[in-house]
Amino acid sequence: MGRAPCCDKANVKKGPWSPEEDAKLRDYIEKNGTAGNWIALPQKADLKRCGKSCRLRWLNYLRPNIKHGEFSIEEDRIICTLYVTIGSRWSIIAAQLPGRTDNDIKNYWNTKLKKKLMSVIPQFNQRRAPPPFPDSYQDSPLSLSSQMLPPLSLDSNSQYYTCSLNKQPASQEFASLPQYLSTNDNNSLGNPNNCSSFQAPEGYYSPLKESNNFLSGGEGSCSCSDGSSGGQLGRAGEIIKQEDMGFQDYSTYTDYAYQCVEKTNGYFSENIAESYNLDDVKRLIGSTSLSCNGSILDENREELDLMPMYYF
DNA sequence: AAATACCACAACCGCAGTCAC
DNA sequence: AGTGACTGCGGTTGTGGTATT
Repeated sequence: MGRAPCCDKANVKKGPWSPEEDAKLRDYIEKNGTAGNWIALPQKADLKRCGKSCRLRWLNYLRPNIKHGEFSIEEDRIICTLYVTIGSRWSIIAAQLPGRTDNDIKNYWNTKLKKKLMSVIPQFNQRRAPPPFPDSYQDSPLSLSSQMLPPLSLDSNSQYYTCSLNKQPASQEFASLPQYLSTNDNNSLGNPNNCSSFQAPEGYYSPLKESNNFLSGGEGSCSCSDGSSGGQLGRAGEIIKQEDMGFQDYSTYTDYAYQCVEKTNGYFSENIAESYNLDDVKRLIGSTSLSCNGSILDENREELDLMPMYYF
């Protein structure tokens, strides 16, 4: 019954790969391919490694056209956009970034990008559930999330990421967002102190989970015990005051939207993300672009309201 | 100069879905 | 149809290099 055993775990080497092992694996695959059988490959290639380990090494490091090094601003934008929308589906995100592996992106997110975003998440202490979401969303997770989670974009002088939102609701669904998720008319691209903002009503904080759940993988709250909301963890635990950030309202919206999506479908990462297909993802990351004056254009090439978001 | 802390990246682990027997 | 290996994925841990004390 079943197949032959995977590998002799007692006789496989673990830990970092040596240059010799890399060379063996590369040579073997270049000459013979994987034949769709990673388990048998180590023996054929004279490697004392588990097939799983060989596969990982090839896919994440040895495979041709792998791109190492700094991520571009555009790559940041795509990662942020997709993460906010589909969660930690690294393989899907990697599919949109040629040359990048899911492991690469995951590491980049966990070690760098997440921290950048963490530095602008305000902490709130009063946390109540947001108003109930319209029933009409229940059946349409994709349209909901696409409408509600605006793609991130880079401002004209590349200093901060921005999040865009149509002045006029793009759809009936959007129009029925809670009223306090609205923009004002004083937004000014590139000026974090003079931006449109989303104001939560008194006593409300948008997330249902902790505010940093979105950015920290659900590791829990770090709210201030003294009831203040003035501090947040930055690099190496440094406390960054909101007033030092120059703005403070974006994440309220982001988290609200994120949580609304999550609530609407029960479990964001397990339900919504699965409803995406490749076209959805492409549409999502391609749904905004920069106009000649640096404004963000939507799919219909109409200028969108902007507000500063991530200020690095 | 040594010890410690921090960081980035590579690699491993465990799970779930798929597939071969 | 049932069993168990295989594959792919995401989360976590390990490791080596660098910075700081």
